Amino acid sequence: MPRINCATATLKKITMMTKPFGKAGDVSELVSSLGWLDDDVSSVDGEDSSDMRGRCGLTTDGLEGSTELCSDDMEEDEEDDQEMIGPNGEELPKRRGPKRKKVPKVRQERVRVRRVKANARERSRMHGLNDALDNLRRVMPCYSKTQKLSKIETLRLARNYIWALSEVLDSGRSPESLGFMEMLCKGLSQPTSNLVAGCLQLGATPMMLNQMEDKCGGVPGAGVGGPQAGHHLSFPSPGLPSPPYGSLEASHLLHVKGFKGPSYDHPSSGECSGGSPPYDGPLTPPLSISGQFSLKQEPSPIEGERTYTAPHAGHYLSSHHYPASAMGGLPGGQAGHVLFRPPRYELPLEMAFDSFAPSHMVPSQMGAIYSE
DNA sequence: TAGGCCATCTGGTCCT
DNA sequence: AGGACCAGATGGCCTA
Repeated sequence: MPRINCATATLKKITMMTKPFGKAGDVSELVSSLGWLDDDVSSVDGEDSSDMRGRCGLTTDGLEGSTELCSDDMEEDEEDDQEMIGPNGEELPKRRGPKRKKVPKVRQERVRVRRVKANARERSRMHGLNDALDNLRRVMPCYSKTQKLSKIETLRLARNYIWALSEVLDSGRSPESLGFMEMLCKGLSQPTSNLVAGCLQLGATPMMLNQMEDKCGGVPGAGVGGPQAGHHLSFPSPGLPSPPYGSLEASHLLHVKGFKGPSYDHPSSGECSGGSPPYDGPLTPPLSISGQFSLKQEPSPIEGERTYTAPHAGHYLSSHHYPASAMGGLPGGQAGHVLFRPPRYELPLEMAFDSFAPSHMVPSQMGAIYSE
């Protein structure tokens, strides 16, 4: 047992030493290159590998491989042939049950190599997942490099965004309405709700809108207005955090073109939901794709990504490049335009969703509704 | 210091 | 046998 303590201490040292340079993978390489560690660790009989990992405070492929060795026949078989000695020197009964099969070293090595490779694949898989999530973040109505949305909040916001856009298209409701904001914020945590609210307001600056018009050929002056016109930062809601937080880049503002700036004269502005309601259930309404897609593929500045252009000025989804990865790959359609048509709900939204908080409702009450 | 978020390792399951 | 996917466990980092 002293030996494992020694190994544990050494591993912790390695962790400290290598911390500035990388993560566990780097440590594992170091450990593997050292080589001697396997011997130390494998001397412990019957150690569960996860226990060992926890106690060492380190996860390394090298160590993992070594623990497999220790749980196999390395020492166990020797003990089968001799009397077990307890901590006080007394004789312990022989281990019962079937004898463990001897595993040849070649196979142990193969298992270890397989595990190392599997770990690498898993890492890479998760990186791919995170990349996709980053792509999703970039097409969200608020994208901030400084305040990145968490994974779960990204997914929630994406769901809400699709839902809100769908509602805008289907009902003709204005995206500048408070309802649009509430849709976006439904089920989000308070910080994320504030972020979204702040982003939408930031986006209403003339500068932003000019950029937007340049990009999409919109009508000059259209969409500019509201109390924030001419101001870059103005946060009417006391609930909003201080900058810096999410900024709405012009490209993202395009998602809500027609959003004429804050018309949030409502007390609940920027506080769409109170707290972080456990709103994680399945989408309330069943979704059905209406199938009204038409798309034009253009060369994208981003390699490997298709771009999609929305049809006409004044459309809420004005011309903008949507990375295909974030769109999930739209089915083909007519040449010339892309109408990004979000899924349509089979039920009227008013019926399908538990109704939004009435305009007179205070945020805390809204939070109560959303948490249902 | 507790809690949230995250990266990583790991073993299990399913599929090819 | 090996790869993909998944969920649980663990520890690190950050923030309120």
